[in-house]
Amino acid sequence: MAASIKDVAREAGVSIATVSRVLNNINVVNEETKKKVLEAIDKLQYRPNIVARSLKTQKTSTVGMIIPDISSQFYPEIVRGAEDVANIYDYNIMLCNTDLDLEKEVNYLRVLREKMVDGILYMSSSLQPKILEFIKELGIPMVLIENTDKEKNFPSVSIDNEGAAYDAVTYLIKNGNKRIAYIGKKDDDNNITSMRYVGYKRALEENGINLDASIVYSSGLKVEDGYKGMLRVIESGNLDAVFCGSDECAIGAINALREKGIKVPEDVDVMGFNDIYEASVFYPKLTTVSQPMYDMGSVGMRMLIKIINKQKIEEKNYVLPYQLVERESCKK
Amino acid sequence: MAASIKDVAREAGVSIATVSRVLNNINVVNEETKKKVLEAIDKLQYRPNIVARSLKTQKTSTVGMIIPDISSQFYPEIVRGAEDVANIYDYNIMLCNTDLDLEKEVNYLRVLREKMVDGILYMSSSLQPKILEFIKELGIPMVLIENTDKEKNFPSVSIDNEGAAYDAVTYLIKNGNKRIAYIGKKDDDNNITSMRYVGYKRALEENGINLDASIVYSSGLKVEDGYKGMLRVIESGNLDAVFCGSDECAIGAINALREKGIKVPEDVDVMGFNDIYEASVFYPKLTTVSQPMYDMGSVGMRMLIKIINKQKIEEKNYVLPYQLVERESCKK
DNA sequence: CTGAAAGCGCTAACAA
DNA sequence: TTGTTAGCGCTTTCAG
Repeated sequence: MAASIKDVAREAGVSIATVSRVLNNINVVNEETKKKVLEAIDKLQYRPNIVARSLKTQKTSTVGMIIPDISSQFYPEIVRGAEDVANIYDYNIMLCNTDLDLEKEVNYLRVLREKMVDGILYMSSSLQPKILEFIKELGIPMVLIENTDKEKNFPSVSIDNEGAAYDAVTYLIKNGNKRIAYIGKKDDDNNITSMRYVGYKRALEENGINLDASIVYSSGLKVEDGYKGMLRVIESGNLDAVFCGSDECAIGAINALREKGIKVPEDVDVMGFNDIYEASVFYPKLTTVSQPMYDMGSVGMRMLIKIINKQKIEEKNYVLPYQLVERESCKK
Repeated sequence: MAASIKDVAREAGVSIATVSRVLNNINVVNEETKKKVLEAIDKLQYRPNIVARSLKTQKTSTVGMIIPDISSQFYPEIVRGAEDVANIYDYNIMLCNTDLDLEKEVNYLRVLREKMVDGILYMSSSLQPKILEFIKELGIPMVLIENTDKEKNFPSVSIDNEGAAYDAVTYLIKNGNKRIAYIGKKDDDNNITSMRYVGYKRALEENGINLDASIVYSSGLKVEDGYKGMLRVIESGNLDAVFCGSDECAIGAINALREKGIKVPEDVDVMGFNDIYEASVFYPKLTTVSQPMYDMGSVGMRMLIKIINKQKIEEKNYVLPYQLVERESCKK
């Protein structure tokens, strides 16, 4: 067993209270004794046991991150952003993959409480009211990333998905496109990405373009969804452009178009969403709406830590700026 | 404060020991009393405090994962594989991003010990002897993923990088290619990816092809490394194929070739390594060596958990199978 | 400035 | 079958 505070106390010839004091930089411990303690610590290679400390202080300096799937393309960078600021404040991260599965989420939430995490960063494109209720009961500080609850009960950091989609589609229209397809989520009230459809609709409306349901494909957000959706949409005749609910979708869509001998962007413009890593590396490079993933993670974590430490937060619901990044999948 | 074991004991009219027994399914607690306890637990919504338990049992049911960077394309799936099996055995994961920075690694290792993790999954393409030494001193069960220490002191799970590279280059040669460039790491003894260069060399040799240093580019493994390397290598005249140390490299290389009006695979074959997600989605889809990322994570975690629980492991150094996946970036 | 002692919530002898 | 009790390693009053 590693050395404990007792061993250090014995070695230094002081009480454990004194050792604890130097450990925590409390009061003005006499320089002499402090030195003795430090020497003992050094000699014994002592390191405090944080579990014991946590039991006493009721703080673990660890926060849970609940995410749908780390192996998707969207979340790793958020996690990274969060970890980087956690690291600054000496917090650690416990990672929980839920696959958006309610049961898993509840389970993890329970475990996180049992393990006494100080706070939770909760990511879910699809917020179930039940979960929110459950979290509230848990009484653990939490901030939502990527999404916001309708009642704005919880602190959050996200972007304006509706506005971003609106801007993106407006861009497409300004580019001379009229017949613009939509491939992505819609009409799922719990799912934030459905807001992109709302933005799409509004852009069309405000520009006097009639929505044609035959070129709207309601789907998931993966590559194969984009692929399938595109194939389906093509059947409804010629197109000027496609607005996709995600970059993965856009990639799938472009692959489908390519198979059909349709060129991007020469024949049709394709717009993605999120600006995941592939977007800048795919051929053609995706024109897309950039979500500040890293920043969402880092400001989310910063906010959470403030809440944990009962500091005031400047804003409860951060809406981070998005950016339309023009690359190669749309004509300029 | 949430209910503690005391509250439950009081509510059920038994001792805390009894409560603890039903909690841990120990002995044959009388059915009657068990029922009473269970009711009390239910009524008070009691959940055990795992931190307290950990202090007593010296086990936390959490393991640390030390990885270079979760936001790179390689690690998320490993983490996912690890998490999935951790979940089965009721372990949680503490995530640590090190950027391959020695100081950060040491720091995290320390914290992990202070937080009493039961084990560590350590990933690093570049194993520093110092770190290994440090870990040994820590005395925490650890398994290496993606890499192996030369002395085979630590349990590990990886693939045969040299053999895989050999196979890949041999494939290129069988395909009729003679002038085959290499873009990737070489001569870094600590870095496992350097072994790909060794395999490259051997394949050339065994097929009677002279190694031409002017088409070997020693570099990092990122997209821009591949891009730069390709540009450089092209200057040395015509090429039949390029073997890249990573898929990112290959993507960068292909982008460079495309800019020069050189077609892949019509004019030159490009082979990647790893089979990250982009490989199957990029245009052209990458022919590459597939590392079983998810499996490396899951068998690594399974092995670690066995070690933690003092069970025998069948094999100390797992060498998982790789696979050459033929797609579009090489002629067939 | 320092020490004694209580206690965080739990497990595990040991007794009964 | 159940209860009592001694810690796990630390922080934090409260005295001195």
